[in-house]
Amino acid sequence: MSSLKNVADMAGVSVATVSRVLNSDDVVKEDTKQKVLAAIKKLNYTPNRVAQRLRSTKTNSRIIGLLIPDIQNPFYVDVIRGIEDYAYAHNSVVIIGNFSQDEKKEKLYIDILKSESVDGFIVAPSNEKDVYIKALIEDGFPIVCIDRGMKDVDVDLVKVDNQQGVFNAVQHLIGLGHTRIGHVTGKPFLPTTHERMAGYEEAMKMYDLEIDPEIIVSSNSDYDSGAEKTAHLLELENPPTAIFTANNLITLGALDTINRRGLRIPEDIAIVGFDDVYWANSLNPPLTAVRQPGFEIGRRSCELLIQRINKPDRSVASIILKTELMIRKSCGS
Amino acid sequence: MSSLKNVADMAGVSVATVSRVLNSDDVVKEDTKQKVLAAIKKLNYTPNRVAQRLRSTKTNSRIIGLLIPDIQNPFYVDVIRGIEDYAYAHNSVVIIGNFSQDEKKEKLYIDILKSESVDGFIVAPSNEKDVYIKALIEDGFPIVCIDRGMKDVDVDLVKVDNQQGVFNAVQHLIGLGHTRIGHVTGKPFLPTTHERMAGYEEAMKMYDLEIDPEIIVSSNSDYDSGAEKTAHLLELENPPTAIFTANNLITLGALDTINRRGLRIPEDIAIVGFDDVYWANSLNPPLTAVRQPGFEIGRRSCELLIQRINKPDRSVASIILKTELMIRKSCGS
DNA sequence: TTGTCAAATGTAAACGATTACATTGGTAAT
DNA sequence: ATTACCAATGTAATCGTTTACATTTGACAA
Repeated sequence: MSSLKNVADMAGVSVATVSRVLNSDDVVKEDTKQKVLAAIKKLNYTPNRVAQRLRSTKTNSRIIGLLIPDIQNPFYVDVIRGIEDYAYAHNSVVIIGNFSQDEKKEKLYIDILKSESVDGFIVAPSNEKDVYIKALIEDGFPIVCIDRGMKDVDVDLVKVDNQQGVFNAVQHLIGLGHTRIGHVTGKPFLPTTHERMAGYEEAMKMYDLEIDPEIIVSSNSDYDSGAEKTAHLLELENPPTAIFTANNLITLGALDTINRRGLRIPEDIAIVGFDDVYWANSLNPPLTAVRQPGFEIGRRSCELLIQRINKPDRSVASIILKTELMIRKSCGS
Repeated sequence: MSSLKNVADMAGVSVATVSRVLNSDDVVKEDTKQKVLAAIKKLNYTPNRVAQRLRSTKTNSRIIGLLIPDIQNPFYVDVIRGIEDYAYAHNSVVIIGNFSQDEKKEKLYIDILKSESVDGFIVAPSNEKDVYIKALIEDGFPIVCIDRGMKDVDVDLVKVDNQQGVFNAVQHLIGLGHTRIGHVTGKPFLPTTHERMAGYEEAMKMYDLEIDPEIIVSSNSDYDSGAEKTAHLLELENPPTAIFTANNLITLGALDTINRRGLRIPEDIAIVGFDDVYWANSLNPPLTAVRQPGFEIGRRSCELLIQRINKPDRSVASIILKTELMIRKSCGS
């Protein structure tokens, strides 16, 4: 790989001049500029980003660190695509650290990304007082949180109106005549879990329906526990006629359980899930779900981050996006 | 962030000594070593990876470049997880370039990753004579291909026995009494498409069944074209009684079409797909599918790559993993 | 005492870029 | 002719490491 020096030698100028041409510093005379450009082309030169980064903290590294709790979750895949799309359009690269809900791994990735001099981080904190993220913020790194915010810390945030989304879903169920509606919640300590719970309660209260703790079960936010908790609901003496599942993995687990038992959807049991997936139409029956605009969340968070990188002291922003209830067939019609 | 110099000053030694302690060069006297370690701890020092990388091409950067055609495809998500898992266990980080089948984007990512001095690449080439990848190989970069190999170039490869996998699936269908079996293939120029086609033909021939070109339709390997081509098959005068779909996106599209038309699976139409997905059990009926061990493919490819990085001239290896037919309910029983 | 050797540590160049500052050469004003 | 100034380019320090080579120190033998 050729270096600045090689180009400079070939063009018969100094490295400074070559650098100036590259950074389109217009003090360079037109014909030297042409000589340099010719040399660059001939040598097939591309700047070494590692050296660029080492040189100055003033110049951006054009690298964005991304900390994702679970890359297997299709919601995050959408988010990643959105981030990557925006980053690509702004000449930046994304390094993904998938920490699989593992705090040790999260910490390691933070350290690595820091020492790679990333310009900033996009993070879905593993809980609202995540100490590592907090430290990062206090150290002054540009940070944008997605999906969930942080307690006691001001930080840019892009998320969805969870409460409203769940409210709509439960209201839809109620409109279809359901009165006994189960809820498989996510992990207890996640802010999203509380917000979604609030949406559920809001809808139930508004229509004067009983909120029966027996049919509100808390899961571990994953497939297996979604399957298990749904089984629990179905085995109750007085089971719900409809279930709201608080994320896509839980929903999938629930569907597995329902199918295994040969129950018909929606006749025997209706279901609405949080998180839409692009293959919701391929399910039988097609799944009614609360759509989070994952791609959009990704794009906006990346936009926010790049803004902050360029202007570290702009005031903190929160972007709350709307969900959309995708009505298909799993609740009846 | 503190630097080597800071540590050296605090410990009252030179930077070289600190560096030696860090790289566990055992010439350092025990008590100076302790002093240095204490200073490192006190300053919360971590080495700057950018500087480390710049310094020497001899030392590894511990960064692996990953070029993925489509991060939305769950198969690749599994592969990524496998790669990341192995890399993490070997102190390496993965930079993912998701080029979305876009050659321009692919090229850009290659350039960026090169200039980030990655140690090597794991790639699913966009076609078997992908010129950029070829150039990379000829430049002597450590490279491992996944899913598909390269024409006329020797390169490490981890893939699956596609022909065998499809053979098993089609044989299964035949065993269930199907004789008119449709095939929605992937993109024409992909090696996997040809291998899967060969498996189909092998099975049909072995059981003396007619290979009717009318029911072999070639898709664009994605959801929409899977849906569309399946519709085409179903509308034929003499439609197939079973369909083999050549990857998970095609399968999903096919299911969408089938459900939309109110056809029952497997009574009206049977289906087996290539690529299993973790939620195949949540489908109704649960999907029979050819399982590729994506995670394993990821792990093995990363292993191969790290081997090659450490020993650039070891001979070229091909790892062909077995598929597994996951028999569920979508073909009848 | 002096010389030799090995162990421990230090010095400084290098990696490839950016950039403040210095230098050069030319033009125009006095 | 001298001065001043500007435009164009060059020089060299710098970022944080690694590492070849140099230096220091102390022990031991002659």
